[in-house]
Amino acid sequence: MNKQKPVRLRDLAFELNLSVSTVSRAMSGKGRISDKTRARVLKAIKKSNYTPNDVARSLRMQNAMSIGIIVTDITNSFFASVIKGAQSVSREKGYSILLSNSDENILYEAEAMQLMLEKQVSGLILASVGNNGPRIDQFRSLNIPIVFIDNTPEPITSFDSVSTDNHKAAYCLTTRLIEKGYREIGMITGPLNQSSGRQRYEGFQSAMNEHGAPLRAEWIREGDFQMESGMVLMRRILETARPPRAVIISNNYMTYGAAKTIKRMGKSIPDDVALASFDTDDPTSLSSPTIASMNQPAVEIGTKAAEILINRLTAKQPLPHANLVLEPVFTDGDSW
Amino acid sequence: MNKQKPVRLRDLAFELNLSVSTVSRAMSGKGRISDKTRARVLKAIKKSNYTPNDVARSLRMQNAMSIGIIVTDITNSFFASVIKGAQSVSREKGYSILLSNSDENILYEAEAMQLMLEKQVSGLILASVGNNGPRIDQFRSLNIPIVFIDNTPEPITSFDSVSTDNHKAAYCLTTRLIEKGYREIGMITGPLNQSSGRQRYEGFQSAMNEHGAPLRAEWIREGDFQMESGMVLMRRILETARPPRAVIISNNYMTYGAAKTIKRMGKSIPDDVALASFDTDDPTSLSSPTIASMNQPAVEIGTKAAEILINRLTAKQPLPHANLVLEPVFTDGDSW
DNA sequence: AATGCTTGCGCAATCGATTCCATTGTGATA
DNA sequence: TATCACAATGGAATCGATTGCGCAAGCATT
Repeated sequence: MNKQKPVRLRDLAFELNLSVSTVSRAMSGKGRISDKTRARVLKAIKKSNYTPNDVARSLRMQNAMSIGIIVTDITNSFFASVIKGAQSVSREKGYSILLSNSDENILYEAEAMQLMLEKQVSGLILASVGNNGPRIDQFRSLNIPIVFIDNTPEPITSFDSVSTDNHKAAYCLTTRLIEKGYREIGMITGPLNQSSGRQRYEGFQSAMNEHGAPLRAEWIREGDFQMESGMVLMRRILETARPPRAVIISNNYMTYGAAKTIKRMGKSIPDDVALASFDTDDPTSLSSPTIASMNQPAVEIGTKAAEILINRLTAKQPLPHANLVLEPVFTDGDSW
Repeated sequence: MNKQKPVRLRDLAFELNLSVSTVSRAMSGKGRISDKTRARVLKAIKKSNYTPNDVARSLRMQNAMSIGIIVTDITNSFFASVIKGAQSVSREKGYSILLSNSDENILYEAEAMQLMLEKQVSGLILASVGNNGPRIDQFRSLNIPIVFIDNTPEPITSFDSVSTDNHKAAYCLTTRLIEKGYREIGMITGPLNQSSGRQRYEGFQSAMNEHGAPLRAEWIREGDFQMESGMVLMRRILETARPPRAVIISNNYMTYGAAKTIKRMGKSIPDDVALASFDTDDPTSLSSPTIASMNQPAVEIGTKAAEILINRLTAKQPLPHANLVLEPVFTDGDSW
């Protein structure tokens, strides 16, 4: 009904005939205080529904105990899992999560980073769209650590990162395809100015070259990691005079789009064209065919990123930069 | 390299030979200030990489301009979409998002609510697991608005909510099944102590009764909205002496589990058993068969929840409680 | 009994931005 | 030129919690 003023330390102190500082010490357990008054205070707090004002505490402590997370799209199950992982570690260690979606928009990303600065986050976990140099420098100069995930800036100079061995993942996937007898293989890559996109493309190239398989330009298209581009580019590839027998697709969304297009064109996977992908593993999926895929350990990326971040935040002395590269996890499928 | 102290208003003021208050006024545009000094200040700020300290501002303003969101599972695409919707509205209106995952755990949920209180969120969007009375009362007494989503507390006394017409959704889904000729229909319900679970069950009952279709106890099982329970309960249902010809399943995860079980038992959807579900609509899905489903407009739930919340936060006079009930969206499929 | 040490607690500064109030300064009008 | 009105700016309190410092009381040691 009527707005009730929140209880402050001052109110408790008044009620107990104590000073604010004593009540504060009773709560925190720091500083000198007798067991008797401590008990008295704690008892009073119990039934007073006192809620500490963390904003005030943050200001005084110069530490908001919060971690910013910026991802490009929270509805992408990969990022959702990353966030879940990061959240569980953060909770344990007493950090809260400030979330922002950049919608793959570099302007929104910059805005979000600015917000994180203003909110005085202790650290940032960032899945960056592209290069966002000036803003990143600001974090560096304020000594606010960033852990990059998914896309890592290159060269990885002075930041932490958690990523997957994308080169290896693509290399293995391609090699398996070749071992299965496919030689005419195309690829829908991600943006080549993003590390994940380029590394996967390079892994593909390596494997193809090593096995003497042909790299044909019209079988290779650069997408943008969105479903739309998977649909469009797969159609283009299949409409070439002599389409490839298999296509590697650089992420989950483009694969979904590509598979839809293939079905819509009345063709079959893998009889007309085989597919291999990244990050399509999903225990809940009823996908048919199931897609052979190299998957990033998403939850682990989240937990590791949070651990590295918090580790740095609580370290006494400067720490070397951690650039963790996790192994991709293969899941087989009927798509090849 | 070396930690750099952040620039404060005080530093700017000193540099410009002005008082802190003047600089503050220049930034906010409020209060009396000459255009000349205002311009001078703004110019200085431009090249000073000054970042306002929002923690201090929040303390002074008694308003953190942030919205808490607590969901049971961020990797559930339904909740991910809700968050995305809420985030986009919040960004527009200048609110930031504090996120917490409760992992379907009522203790974590309580913890998260406590966190939100301490962080002084302006309002809360809550997908609650169960009844969490005392904590909710605390929000009420502090006049911090809550918008419930997904599960609404009953009776909806003094809070806002955004939900879907679950009864109607289940009723329609059942009616369609019956119209397709199915009469022996089972159901895997959600927890009946949650509003969404119960309402869907009741809608099912209504339709069945109205059409004189048999309600048989062994065809109806109460699940917990997790994939596991979908798997287990579907097996139980199919192993009854005389299994139903169709089963309605109360949410997406249980449907995925159930479908897997059916496939694993070597049976076919819909020939051996037809399925109808909730919230399985997903434009990226390669599911086969596609599942006929009544879907909550997840993104809209998020945007509406945020709008209602912010509306209340910025309203001059007290507002009546908004209990928005959105229409479910039907997507047809091959599962029946 | 005087000195010194320890313990328990209060006072007051502090974190950075906002805002009310007071002060100074400028220009206009009689 | 004296007075008034108002605009521009500075000073200081404030938001709520933390913490260094100092004071006073208690205890022990000589």
